[in-house]
Amino acid sequence: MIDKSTTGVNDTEMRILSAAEAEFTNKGFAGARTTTIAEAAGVTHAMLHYYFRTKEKLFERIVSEKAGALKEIVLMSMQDIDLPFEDFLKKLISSHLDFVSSNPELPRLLISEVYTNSKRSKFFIEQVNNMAPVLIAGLQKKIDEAVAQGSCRPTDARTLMLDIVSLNIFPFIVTPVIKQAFGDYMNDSTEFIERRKADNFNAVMAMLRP
Amino acid sequence: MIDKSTTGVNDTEMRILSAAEAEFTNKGFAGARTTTIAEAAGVTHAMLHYYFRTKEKLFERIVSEKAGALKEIVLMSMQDIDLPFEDFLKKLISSHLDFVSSNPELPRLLISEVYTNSKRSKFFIEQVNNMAPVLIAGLQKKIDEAVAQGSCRPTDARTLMLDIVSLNIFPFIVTPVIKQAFGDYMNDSTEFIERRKADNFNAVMAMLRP
DNA sequence: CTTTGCACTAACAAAATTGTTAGTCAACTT
DNA sequence: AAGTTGACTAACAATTTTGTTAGTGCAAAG
Repeated sequence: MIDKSTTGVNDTEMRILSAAEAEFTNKGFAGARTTTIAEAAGVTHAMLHYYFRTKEKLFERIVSEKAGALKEIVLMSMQDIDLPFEDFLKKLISSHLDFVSSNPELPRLLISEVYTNSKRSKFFIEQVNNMAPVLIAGLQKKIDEAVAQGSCRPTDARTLMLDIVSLNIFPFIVTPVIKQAFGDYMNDSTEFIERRKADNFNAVMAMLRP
Repeated sequence: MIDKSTTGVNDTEMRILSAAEAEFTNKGFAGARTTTIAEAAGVTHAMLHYYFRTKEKLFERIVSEKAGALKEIVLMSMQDIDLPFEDFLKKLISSHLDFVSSNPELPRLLISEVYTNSKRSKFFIEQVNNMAPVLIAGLQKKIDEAVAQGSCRPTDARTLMLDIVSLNIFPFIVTPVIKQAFGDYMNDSTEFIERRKADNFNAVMAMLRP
């Protein structure tokens, strides 16, 4: 995510950033403590302010980095837009689920923060607002083509997108609840992710069947 | 939710409770301020401590009330267990979605708090742990019967439940994002809820089709 | 009429938390 | 060698926030 060699970010700054990411994702903005972040990073509390001025700026920095990563994977997906509809959907679901599973706490963090103070998450919101129309337009075009061929039931692309995102993200949001309530259902996480990819793809295809 | 006439809770206590519910759901436990709650309730800050001792106890009180409400609707649903599978699912999805839509901020609150400090949400976790096995066992039995009749594809009840809950809850978790990114998709909220009920039921039936 | 108990207030105490500042130290420049 | 710069520290200041406490007023009980 953060790469020293290319960004000129030094070691101290790096360590603060990763400690901050962990602290913010674990406790949210309000619950996070700058002193705890500094401790975890193994630097003085003053260093955090020296590099990032305020807690808020530090938070924004992390949100903006994550937003960039999300944008990247969505743009990548759009490159496959000319594949057959099924293949496109399969890739879309799979790469989105990969992103979510490698940032499993990110949705939870953003969900909390977007509600309590959307200014703090503005970089993420901007990113979503930029991408959503493009994605939806592309998706709707593919759907309409498939409908014309009689291979798909008429569907609002926004509903399809909401369904995909719901099925992909929600399990990671409630992982601890699942682990407690569902026994061994999520024990092997890589196996769970692959199973979920297949399940969600099949689910989506079933929904779209005419 | 909180009923003065039956619980013996007086007016001041009531007002603190509803102000607290709003404050906690808006800002989370860490972000909520007892002074703000007291102000919103129109009582002195000391009254809050007089009635609830600590911020934590006040929070637990609210979580426990919500957990009770959830338990109630799940138990209600289990009364329909002997209906035909399709009808049972339709009722289950519909009543769960009704509960979620009338407590739209609850999932977000619990999601944040269960992660940051599960002790604080213990009443809710207990409730889920009590209900889940019963619900899953009942659901699995219905599925297996339908499979035996050839009217359903073999399915893990936990997956079905996760799918239903994902499709029902997620849109409420990300409502502000949808409103921004999806234009008028959620403008009329009662219409959205009914549409979503039908969509999710159809989606689930499509997934289960052999 | 006095006492007891309850809801309540104002003021305060204690702790936590963010942010600042003056100054140190080492490396590099001129 | 002197000066400059940037990373860094220790101490502190300011504010916020939770929680306590001593005491007031009122209503019902004895």
